[in-house]
Amino acid sequence: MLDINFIRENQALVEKSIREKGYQTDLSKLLELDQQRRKLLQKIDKLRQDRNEISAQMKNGKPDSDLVAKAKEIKAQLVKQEPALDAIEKELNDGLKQVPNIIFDDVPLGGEESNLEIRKWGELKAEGVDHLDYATKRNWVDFERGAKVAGSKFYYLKGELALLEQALIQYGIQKVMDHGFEFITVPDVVSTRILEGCGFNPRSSAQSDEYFVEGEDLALIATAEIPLTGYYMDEILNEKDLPVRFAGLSPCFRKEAGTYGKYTRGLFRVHQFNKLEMYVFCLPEESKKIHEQILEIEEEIAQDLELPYHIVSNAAGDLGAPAAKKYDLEFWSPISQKYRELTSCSNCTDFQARSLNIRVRREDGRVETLHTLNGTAIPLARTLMALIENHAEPDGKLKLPLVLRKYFNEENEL
RNA sequence: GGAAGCGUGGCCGAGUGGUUGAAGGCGCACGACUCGAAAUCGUGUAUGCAGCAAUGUAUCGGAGGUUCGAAUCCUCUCGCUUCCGCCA
Repeated sequence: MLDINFIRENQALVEKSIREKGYQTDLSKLLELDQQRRKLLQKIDKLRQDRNEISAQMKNGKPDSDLVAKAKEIKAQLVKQEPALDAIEKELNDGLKQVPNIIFDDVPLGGEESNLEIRKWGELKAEGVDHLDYATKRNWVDFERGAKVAGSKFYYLKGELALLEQALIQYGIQKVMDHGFEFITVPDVVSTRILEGCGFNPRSSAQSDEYFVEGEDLALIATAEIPLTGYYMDEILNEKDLPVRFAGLSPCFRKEAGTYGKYTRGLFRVHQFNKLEMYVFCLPEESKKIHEQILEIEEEIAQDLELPYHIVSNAAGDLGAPAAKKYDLEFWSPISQKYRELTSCSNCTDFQARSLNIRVRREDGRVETLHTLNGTAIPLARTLMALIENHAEPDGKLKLPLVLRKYFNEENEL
């Protein structure tokens, strides 16, 4: 969430971001609540001060009936005022959750169609295979039985494709470790405070994309980003320990509600997939630089996997609430003759960190909210899809990128 | 799932209901001493909120309650530990 003081002082900027991201939050109501809150808080603090002063006069164990009466009178007022303050604070807090992060100046305005191409790499093939037909024919994937067991958009990976996923994981872990990330595993469920603190929709929301555990305050994670963010919840880190770079591997569960009309074939959009995710906690002044570094790693991986791609800077309307800026790396899909999202990386600035109360103690002793960033290292299902589309012969073998051959006894194809 | 115990500052650890935001120790920072270091000594060392500031206020897992006053008493709740049960 954003800081109410920041909103008060940068109202125009916040309003612009609300508009461009397509939100409908009413700031004037929040600012009004904030004013009420401060006014009432001052009143209550004064009452408490009076009460404390009276109590101090009685600390010798000889209660004075006059003082007790006075204190009781103050208490009666407090009992009346305090719930009012609680109510205002709750309403204010709920309202603050509806305010998306501000967007950086260089974010293109408009919707998805306004995504700005930054650069591209690789030669675009004119023809490719359909990954679902190809993988099904080779008995590498079984969506039918996945549906039988868990419903549509669940699947089994089999044979060499299942092994290829493991090879990609091994390759990916080594790659991110080479770039200074610590590999960690995460809980695959999180409490709802973490989920909402990361800017995801709560259980009550119709737009929620998460699976919730019945009878528990838990949700299945949609990405390792969520438990990785929660790792430092309510903690103050030391400046000298930043940046902290984690790479988390986890299954990702998504209901994919509201994706009607979107491209959903095969492994592109499924309810469960594995993903290796990069995550960084850093000083505010470093986040822009680190965002570019994360993007470079994503490009390095795509190049290692010999997947043609382009990079787009996402338009404001295509950003989630927490992101101030986001890049997508889209691989070239020869079969559909267009680019499709493979990975992305977002600079969430202090948005998630404020909600989850993650701060840094600077060398000079100041305490401030830090910045967080996330980026996909390898989305397994989509990467398998991209590899087949780009490296398989229609009725032949799947050619392996150089970096994966060592996992298959130096075979150059599967 | 059942039973018992425990939850205090970065850590350890005190705390008869009233100068306790909290003793003491460790750690850390700065200073003194030293050619330098160790040791020693001195000083400092939680966070939120309101306020231009002085300052005020809140916080001892969390939420309620009793009281003029709660870290201290009561209720509920969460977490951890141990034992039992179950199970990979």
